[in-house]
Amino acid sequence: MNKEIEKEYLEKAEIFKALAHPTRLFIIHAVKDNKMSVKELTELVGVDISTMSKHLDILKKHKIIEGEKDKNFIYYSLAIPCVLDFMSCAIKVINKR
Amino acid sequence: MNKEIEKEYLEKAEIFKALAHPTRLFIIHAVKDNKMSVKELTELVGVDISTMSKHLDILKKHKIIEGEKDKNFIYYSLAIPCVLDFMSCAIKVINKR
DNA sequence: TATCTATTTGGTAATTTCGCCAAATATAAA
DNA sequence: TTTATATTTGGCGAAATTACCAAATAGATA
Repeated sequence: MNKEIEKEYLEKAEIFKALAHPTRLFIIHAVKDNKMSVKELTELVGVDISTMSKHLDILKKHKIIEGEKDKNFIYYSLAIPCVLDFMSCAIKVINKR
Repeated sequence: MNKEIEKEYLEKAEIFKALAHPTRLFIIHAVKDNKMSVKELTELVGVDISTMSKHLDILKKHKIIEGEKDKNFIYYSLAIPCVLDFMSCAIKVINKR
């Protein structure tokens, strides 16, 4: 695998890594139709707020979600809906057998 | 997040974890139209064959690829084509901006 | 049977990821 | 300005991931 190809797959893998955590997948579902703040998500998941902040940062850095500031709050929403399509497809195919 | 929901997202995250490595993404592209053996893939990637074997095992365990035995060889092929659709969609959305 | 060849398994060191705590920022409200 | 609330950052220990080497297995061929 040459450097160029290697870099291409490294970048793609970054996206999957960003998605490869239960809390982050929960976030994606939670914000798919409602915008939600860090605090709200923290309470839903039941984790330290600093932990939640870091998960959100990972998703935001990869442009999987986007945040919008309003007063003291930052409201997050889903930027890549096709993640949801893939999840339902994958689950379907994998469980069929 | 209650136990049931937690378990659901844990399982989904497992799929993304299985995909979250450049070599494993390379494998997926390599076997999408040609069946390939462990040795062939090893040479393409340039990694130790035991490393390749373990990557293939991870993908196989999650039913993302499937292996078919022929003589001494095991030929792998892609079991979930929708991974490819997701990748092109995600890249497109993420790079547009 | 003995000998290749392909693949897997076990072990280990290096690196990365994760979650909490404590402290720092940022902004709003009193 | 002081106080309160929301979010982020730094740091640390625990757990998970990864790549290689060496050895084991499995099966084909001579």
